[in-house]
Amino acid sequence: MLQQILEQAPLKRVPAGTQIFRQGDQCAQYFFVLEGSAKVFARSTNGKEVLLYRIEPESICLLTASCLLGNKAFPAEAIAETELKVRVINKTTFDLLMNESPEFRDKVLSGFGKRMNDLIATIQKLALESVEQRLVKFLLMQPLNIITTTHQQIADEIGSAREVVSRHLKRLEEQQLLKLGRGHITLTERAKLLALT
Amino acid sequence: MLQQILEQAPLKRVPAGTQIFRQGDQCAQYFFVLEGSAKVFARSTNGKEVLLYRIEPESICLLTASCLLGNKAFPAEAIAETELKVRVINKTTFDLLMNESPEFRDKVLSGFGKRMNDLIATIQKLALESVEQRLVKFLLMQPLNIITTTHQQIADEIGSAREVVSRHLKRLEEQQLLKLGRGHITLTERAKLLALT
DNA sequence: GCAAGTTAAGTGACTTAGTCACAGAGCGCT
DNA sequence: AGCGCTCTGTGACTAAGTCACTTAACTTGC
Repeated sequence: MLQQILEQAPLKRVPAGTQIFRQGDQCAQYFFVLEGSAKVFARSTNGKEVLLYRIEPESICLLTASCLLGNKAFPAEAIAETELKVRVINKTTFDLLMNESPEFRDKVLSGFGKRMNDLIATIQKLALESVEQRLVKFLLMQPLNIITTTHQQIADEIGSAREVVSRHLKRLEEQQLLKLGRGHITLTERAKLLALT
Repeated sequence: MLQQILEQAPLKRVPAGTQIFRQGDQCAQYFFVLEGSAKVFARSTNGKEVLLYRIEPESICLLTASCLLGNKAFPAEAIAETELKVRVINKTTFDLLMNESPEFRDKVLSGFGKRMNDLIATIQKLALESVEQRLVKFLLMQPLNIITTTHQQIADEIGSAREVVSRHLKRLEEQQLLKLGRGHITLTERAKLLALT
């Protein structure tokens, strides 16, 4: 049944870069992400932003769910990072599914659990780890040794500032742990980097 | 039905100061808090801790729920701040309630929503607000103008260090916005403090 | 093919926060 | 009064973030 209803729900494509939610928005529908990824972040009054978590495929947007359930405004912003394929589910259908499908219920609840863990992990990283540790972990998370990204993107990702990331990277380069280039970083000594975390 | 089952669940008293969960614990039951409050926090390897949120009465411990649902280890620590009165609910009962009681389901889901909002608020505070702002907000949140607390307690609460709090407080005292004493702070100019946030 | 514009990265000077190691101060107790 | 405990103050240092600006590297548009 879950499958059937989901397949009937309207399919929508969202182009990359679309702002899906703004702080304070009221949510009208639930989204079930089939493909693509979106990032959810908070922004301060002076424009600084902090990444809260990502929405990955096969997960319903829980923040939407929570804000609809509690009739609260969306407490953050969301932007599509790649093109998204989503099923749009209205409140009636959502309530129906919650009441009738234990499978859907499990999905929603485990999704909530995952989000909570993500958020807690984010807090732990921000509050308890040094920038260098976060930076090195980010680098080691990348599958390839040649990483195509800018310092600004890394800074956004790990919750720091571009200049700070640049300086740390330069220090790592001086220690011969990696090589820097415009728009890319080459890891040469993953093992030694790992020792820094 | 919700009411009846809850009333049948064993009642347990937990003395103040009890460590309810340790990082990595497996949870075996759900707790429904009737009275008291507990704080949930994360701890780094070097002992530094950061407050995630509080569990208040009438809310089920969602982190317990999420870790049981996903069969994951508890990602943080929890300590009873005051004596707690809790109903202990085992997994079978929890599943039954989730399946049969829309009321219970709503409670759990809105609880999840609230927690998510708490966590997001925590992240925003940590990442986007200065210590002074957090400190002043904390002071203004207190109902009485004479606040009985130590600098260490404030630091723990707002996620900073004792010395930093002491220095900020001294500066505020120099600006005649409050008076300091051993173990207590007297607010004399709430309006002016408000202007600093 | 090269000059102009754009984006990425580097840098110095400064502020804010956090850490460490103590030195005092206030208070309760005998 | 003297002792010991906890709370607070302080200087010196390091880490991180901010600001303003420079330099370097790609891009594109004749």
